[in-house]
Amino acid sequence: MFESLSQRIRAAVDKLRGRGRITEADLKATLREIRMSLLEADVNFEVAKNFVNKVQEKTLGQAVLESLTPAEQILSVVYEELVEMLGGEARQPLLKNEGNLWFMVGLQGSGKTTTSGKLAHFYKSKGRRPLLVAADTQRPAAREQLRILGEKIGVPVLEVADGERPETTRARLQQHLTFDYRDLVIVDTAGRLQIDQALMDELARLKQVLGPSETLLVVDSMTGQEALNVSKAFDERIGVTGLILTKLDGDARGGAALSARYVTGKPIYFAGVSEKIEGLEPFYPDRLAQRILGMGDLQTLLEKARQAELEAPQKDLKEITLEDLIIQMRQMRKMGSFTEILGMIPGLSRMLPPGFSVDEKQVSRMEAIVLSMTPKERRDPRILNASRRKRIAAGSGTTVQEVNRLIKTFEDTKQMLKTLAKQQARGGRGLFRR
RNA sequence: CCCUCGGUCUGACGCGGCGCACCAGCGUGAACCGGGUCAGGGCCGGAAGGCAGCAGCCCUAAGCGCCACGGAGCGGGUGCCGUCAGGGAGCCGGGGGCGC
Repeated sequence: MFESLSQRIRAAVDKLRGRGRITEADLKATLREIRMSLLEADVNFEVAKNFVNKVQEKTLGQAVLESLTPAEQILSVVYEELVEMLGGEARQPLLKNEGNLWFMVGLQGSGKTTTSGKLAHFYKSKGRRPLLVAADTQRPAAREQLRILGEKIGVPVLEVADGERPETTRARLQQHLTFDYRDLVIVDTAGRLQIDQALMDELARLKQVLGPSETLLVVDSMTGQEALNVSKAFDERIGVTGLILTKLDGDARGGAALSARYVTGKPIYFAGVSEKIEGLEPFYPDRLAQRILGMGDLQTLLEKARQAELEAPQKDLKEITLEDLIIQMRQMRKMGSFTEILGMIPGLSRMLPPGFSVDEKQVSRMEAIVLSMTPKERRDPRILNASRRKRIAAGSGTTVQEVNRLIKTFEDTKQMLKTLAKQQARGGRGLFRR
């Protein structure tokens, strides 16, 4: 998800790279590109327009910083706005010490039931005592699904009966809680393929009777603009306090996911990323933004660079070696960007589209290349002549071309770090503020 | 003045000292074109399994360095060292003879 959007935005900004000054016309052209790519990714028209306007406003109003190239400056604004669009700070649902009652609402097929299970599992692993309530009064199959899920994760499930009245449900819930104490009740409500009045009425009534502390709307990232209308409808009719995006690991363009927060004005709490029960993560706007802009890896690198500077101030940034690069890659693979998080979930790698696993493999191969070098070569890649490269390629099971590419990457990264460090040193408005 | 012995002098050898550094000793020492083990990565295979192999580590070669106790050897403006040999003149010392 987000690959093509990511590529297009970067391409647009890259065009400005290397220019000392840019005119307002240049800026507008770039912004148009960005807007196009947003729209193409199925981002809501209004959201895209607004986004671009804000970027333009901010960029024009900004003093020209001599330490930043125009491209960098724009990228930095785009990043900030992107984070903003996704909700700014990461948010979590309100969780009291006891008596939490959460509503899960959404269309059928959005992954509502699965997500309810994931949530229960997530909080159970954090020491909570969740209870699942299968509240679909019309479809026994839906209740069945939740019950199986609950068994799997060891969380009790309270099932409503067909056509049960909300008042009855409330009574049964209270009864259950008296002999089995639970501090978090997750109510998996009924879903329909389309929004209909009857469904809404039923939900509203249930809500009124149970009085949930949070109402979480489950949104399928794969559905397009339609998802937004649904969101709005739900919010208007029954009131929503937060969003959960599901199927973020899917292959869709992701525009709806990006727009959801803005259109509904509700925070995104979680993101679901696999069919596995563990596949639920708190949602971090900044991380996703970084990933979209393809700079998730730079942050850790920069931190490392800064740290190295503190430890040995006289040591130049040039001293960063290939070994550091590999360490970074390993960390990246472990925890850095979204891709890696997905990769960590057992069994998930098989389900990922090929693009993901190639990345993974690529890193191992690059690592193998560096591992085939002598310590001297790692310290100073400049000594790598043709015969050495040939040896390394043969020894690591790669090709000379790959070795060359790695060296190039390394040089580029080194260069980039120097630039970034310079910005930081001057207190300029950096890309990374955390 | 004569005779004589020895030293000074020369040579060889021995011993010692100093220097050199051959062996030994120690250290270092091969990107690949040495050996072992071969992480990672690769190759063959449907699989079971194989295979090649870089880095590292271990070992080793030439090379480089240290050392000068040990073994072998070479060198000298080397020693109030030893033995043998040579020794014309001079010089120094001892003994004997003759003359005044």
